Order: sequence, then C-alpha cells, then structure tokens
Amino acid sequence: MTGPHPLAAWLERLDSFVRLSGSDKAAILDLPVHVGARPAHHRIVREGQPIETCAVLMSGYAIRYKRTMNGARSIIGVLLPADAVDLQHLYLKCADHDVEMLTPGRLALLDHRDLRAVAAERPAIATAFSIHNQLETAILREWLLNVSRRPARQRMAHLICELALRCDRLGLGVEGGFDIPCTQQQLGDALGLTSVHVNRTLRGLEDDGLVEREQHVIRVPDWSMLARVAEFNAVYLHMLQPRSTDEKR
Amino acid sequence: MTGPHPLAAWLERLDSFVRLSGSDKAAILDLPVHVGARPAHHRIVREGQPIETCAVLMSGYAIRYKRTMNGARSIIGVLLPADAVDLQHLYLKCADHDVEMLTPGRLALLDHRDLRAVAAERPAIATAFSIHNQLETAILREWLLNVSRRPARQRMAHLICELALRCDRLGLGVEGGFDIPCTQQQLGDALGLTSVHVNRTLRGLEDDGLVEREQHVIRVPDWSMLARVAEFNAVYLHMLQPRSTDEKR
DNA sequence: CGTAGTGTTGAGTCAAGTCAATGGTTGTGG
DNA sequence: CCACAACCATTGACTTGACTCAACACTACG
Repeated sequence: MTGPHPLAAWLERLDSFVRLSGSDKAAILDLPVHVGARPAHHRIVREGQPIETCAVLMSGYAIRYKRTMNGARSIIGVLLPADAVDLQHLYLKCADHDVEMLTPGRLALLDHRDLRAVAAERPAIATAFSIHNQLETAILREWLLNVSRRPARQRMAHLICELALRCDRLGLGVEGGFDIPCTQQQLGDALGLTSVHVNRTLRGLEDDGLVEREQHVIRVPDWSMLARVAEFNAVYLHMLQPRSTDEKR
Repeated sequence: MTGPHPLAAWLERLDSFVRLSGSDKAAILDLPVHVGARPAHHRIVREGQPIETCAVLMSGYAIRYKRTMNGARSIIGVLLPADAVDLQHLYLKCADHDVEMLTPGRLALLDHRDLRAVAAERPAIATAFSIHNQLETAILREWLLNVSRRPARQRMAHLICELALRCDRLGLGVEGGFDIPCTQQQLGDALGLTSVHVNRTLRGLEDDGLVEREQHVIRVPDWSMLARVAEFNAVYLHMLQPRSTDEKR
C-alpha cells in the first residue's frame, strides 16, 4: 500500500511559501520519517522536556497550550493538517508549552537534527521554515489582541471566523463552517473564558442567526455577517496565495 | 568619532545564540546600515504597509501593538536595546502590527533584502535569526497565558518580573528594578486592563511592599517574593547562557 | 446500565470597567 | 520665568461582564 508520501501536503505548503527547487523537495521527501497514529489527548510535546523530534500533522487536529501553576489552561494555538508541530522549538533547548492531539490523527515524525541539517544546507528550506513560524506567530499576536481587548461575543466570533477560514483554505470546511470537535471548556481555554460563559456566548450567536451548531460542527450561515460582528480582518493570516478560486475575503 | 559599531550589541547577542564564524560576523558588520535618532512615539513599523527595512534598537525602548477596530489597543511586546524590530516580518509581504518608540532612542536601519541575502548565504546567520524570532514568540505565548488566565495582580507582577529580568540581563537594570518609562495606560494595554485598574493594582502591590515606585522607575525590593506572587517561572525566556555571573533565577 | 464527561440553565457574586472629578507633571511658547 | 495646555495619576461611586456554584439533562462508552 503506497499512498502519497506522508510529507506531501506539508511539502506543498512549504513550496507555496518559497519556490523550492526539485532537489530541495527531494531533500525533504528523503528525510527519515516515522508515521504513527495517535489517539485524542495524546501528548506530542511536553513542557520542560528537551525536544528531539518534530511532528507534522497528517490528519486530525492538535492544540498548543500552557498552564498556570494553579492549573488554569490557555490554549495558544490550533494546529491543522499539514502544520508542523515543533518548528517553533527547532533551535531551543526545551519546550515551553504542551501540544496534544485534539482528535485522533496521524503524525509524521521527523528528527530535529535532520531538520536542522537540511535547513543549514538549503537556504530555501530554512526560509520556508521561517515563514512557517512567522505565520504562526502572526496568529498568536492576533489571539493576544483578541483575548485582551475584545468582549466575549466578539472574541468567540473572531475565533470562529479564523478557524472557518483556515479550514476552508485546506479544503476541510464543511460547507459554510468547519468541524473541529472541541468542547466548550476547550473553547473557553482558547478564549480566556469559562465554559459556562462560552455556552451562553455561543447561544447568543446562535439566537442571532450568526452560527448554527449541530453536535460539534459549527456552521456559519453568513460568513461576512459573522466577520462584521467579529471585526474580522484577515490580514494577519498573511494568506500568501489563494489556494482555491473562491473569493472569500 | 568612531564609537563601537552600531550593530555590535546585536551581533554579540546573535553570537550567543549560535557560534558565528569570523566571516559571519564580518558579513553582519559589513551590512549597509543607517543610524538615526528617533523621538518617543515615532512609528517604526506600520500595520498593513510593506516592509523594506529592519531596525535594530541601539538604545531606548519600543513597543509592538495591535488595535481593534474600535480603537482599543493591545501591546504585544516590549523591545529592549539589541532587539531587532522586524525580523518577525522578514519573509512576509506586509506588517500585521505596529511598532513604535516608547522612549527616544537610536536605530540601526538595515535593508530587508540585505538581511535575506546574508541569511541565504550563511546558515549560521539564518539560524541566529530564527532563534531571535523563536525567543520572542516564546514570550508572546507567555503573555497570552498571562492575559487570558491570570488575575490582574498576578498579571502585573508577572510583567514586572519579566521586564526586571530582561533588563537585568542587559545590564540595564536599576539596582533591583528597572527604568522603563511607561504610563499606566500603556501598562494596561500590555496587560489587558484599564489604566484605572492598573493604578489600583500597582498601589496594591506597593502597599504590600512588593514593588516601589518613584516617577517611572519601578523597583523590586525582593524579586523572589514578587516572583512568588506572579507564579513566575523563567523557563519561557530560554535564557541560553547566563550573561553575568549573578544567580538570579 | 452505570459512570464520567459534557452541555444547559438559573441565581448570586465579584473583579474589573465606566464615569467623573481633582491634582500633579511636563513641556512649550511668550 | 511664568502661564497655559496637554497629559497623566489618583480616587470615589457606581455598573457590568464574566465568574462561581449548583442542579439537572444528555451523550458516549465500556
């Protein structure tokens, strides 16, 4: 059974950041890689531990989070398929946050030394890694703004807009929405709210016809209306090239 | 008047991230550079604009911030001397946030094309840039946790701990404190609080003997006590090598 | 078919925000 | 050097958005 290469989707993404030569691509595809399935809640990265491998998400979703000493949690990022989990720590001694699977999924595991080596030999690849990190950092900045200066309703709407857009770009979107199964507790951790308040906020958006819910699927009947509530401006996503032909702003 | 090279401090920092060869260092020092003084509030980077230069802070402080559409502001980072302002956008089309001088200071201006070129030719420099960015991103993650899951008092204490430590490492610390002249409004923007609440929170810390204030200088009489209140854990700063011999944790 | 996690809702509380007034500081120009 | 203007810090009184606590329903799963 020889399906597509486990790194194919990731490579395509890197190639969309900077044009990679044939040999650059070959170098990526030749990296020693282990593929493995992981259940939900599997811890991929553990705070405080040295890191030797970098996972690339082949399928499923993952979340980055940090905890305060009294146990409160803040989700600081959502990883979608074709995202690399650990490029953020490529040159750091140990992890400063945790990453875990949100859903079951498959990982392609790479060795940090191999990645550093290939980046050192091939400037275009080093650049692609940098862009990968810079794009994620840009999202992090927006999240900080979101949590620190927007009220709950807008904060929620903003997160939903972002995820709908990111899923849509990957072709993961349910029509006019997305399907990232996360609990209201998890949404709260991503938004700096309690699960109770998430519940009420979601209900408010639903009552106003801005979102529809069905199990864990969130549907967005009118994206531009939700975007207006969220004051959503996609500049921070730095979408380098429209992946599909649709015109969703 | 030939003082030290304008990039000397920055180079020393990059060299502390990865060992740079003599020719790497020479390549940095040979970059075309313009030096200029800037007043407080000078806008270095403007959201939405394409970026062609990267400034390195020679002296003074700067802040990164984003605004919501209704004008609320969130400060998403503080830049100290020897920090590069714009490595974050090195490969992105346009800025997604603003940077401005917090105090008067001097900038060394570099061309983005030159930086990209030197990074492409010299892997060690590309790596140093990556580390530079990764360290700043790690701080951003901690700020998100700070704002989203810590109460005002702890949030404030945490920020003060971080700045005291970072200033100390640079040798900028006033004995047991630091001197970053920022208004309470600005502190609020960095913490997701209003200036009124900042005032009360600072007073609370002062009343408990955890900080002392005098004009704009914040003094920390007992750093470890404040760190306990803040639940401060410096792991996220990834301090690669103790710059001085002191043992402040 | 019980158990544990999650969603939903109500009632009451509290941390932080808002509004507003008063002084203090700084800088600038006459 | 003074006077004004603009900005900033401080404080009190009041409001509110979000949290806490608690009860109950629903779902998934071994």
